Amino acid sequence: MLYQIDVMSRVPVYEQIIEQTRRFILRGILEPGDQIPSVRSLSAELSVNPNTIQKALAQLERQGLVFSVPGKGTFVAGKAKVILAEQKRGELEEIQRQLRELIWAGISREELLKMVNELFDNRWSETREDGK
Amino acid sequence: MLYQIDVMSRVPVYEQIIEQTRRFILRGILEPGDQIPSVRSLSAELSVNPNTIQKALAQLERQGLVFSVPGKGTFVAGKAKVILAEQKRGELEEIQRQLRELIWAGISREELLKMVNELFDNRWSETREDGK
DNA sequence: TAACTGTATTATCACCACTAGTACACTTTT
DNA sequence: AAAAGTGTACTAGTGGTGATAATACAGTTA
Repeated sequence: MLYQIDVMSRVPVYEQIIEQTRRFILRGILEPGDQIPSVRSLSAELSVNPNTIQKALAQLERQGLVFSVPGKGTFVAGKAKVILAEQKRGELEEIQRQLRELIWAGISREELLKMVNELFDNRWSETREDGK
Repeated sequence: MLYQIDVMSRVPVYEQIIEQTRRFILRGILEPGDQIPSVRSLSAELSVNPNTIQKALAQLERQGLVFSVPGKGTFVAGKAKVILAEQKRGELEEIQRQLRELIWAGISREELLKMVNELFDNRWSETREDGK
């Protein structure tokens, strides 16, 4: 199963769906034109109410990341990747804010630069969420 | 007034108080031993219910950042800065996650490294929240 | 026709941030 | 001693919202 939600999380289920979909598109796991799992199938496999799924998809459509065709399904939009890249750029300020805090907390310039470089070098290795 | 809250924000008022207090301590605006504005004064100046203020201070005390003396007031703990630095280190993974997303969005290694260096160089210039 | 798709509606529940009001005990100031 | 300020505790109520439940309608596909 592609999607995975954590019911214990404080972040709303519908936001988790949005977040994961965005990540799938950004990483090319979901390509433009690809069909997103249907409302009912997602609802069943995630044990989540259909309304919750629909809420997430509706929001994704408002952002232009997907488009829905009644009777057919919901698909990844062609400009999805571009839109996502732009949005990430918009989050730059927030990331800078966090890095500033980290600097105030005493991290060294060398350590931070090294971290960034390593992130680039390991760009293609998948992120593992487990602890093993 | 030191503190400032945004009632329109989606982030809870008591979390804003916590967040700002942490920032004040981290940046040395509030030093160990300094007294934090009283529950009632904060309540009055921020137009916020005393319970909301107390909720924030109680949580800060649980984290060991402040300590309260009934009848006297609430003060910044001696080890506050150390605790804060440790906590910030703990947030490293989250920051890395965001930087990874940024890389996936197409930011170049040079641009990111340049940004980090500039953050260090401008470390002492105050952050302005206004748009002027 | 049957089984799938998205979409819409209404009602209900639960949690939580927040407010309101009151009260108690302690410390400092006058 | 009195007053004013401090932290702390308790109960009650309100509003927003995330989530569920149960239907229903319309379009598409096998």
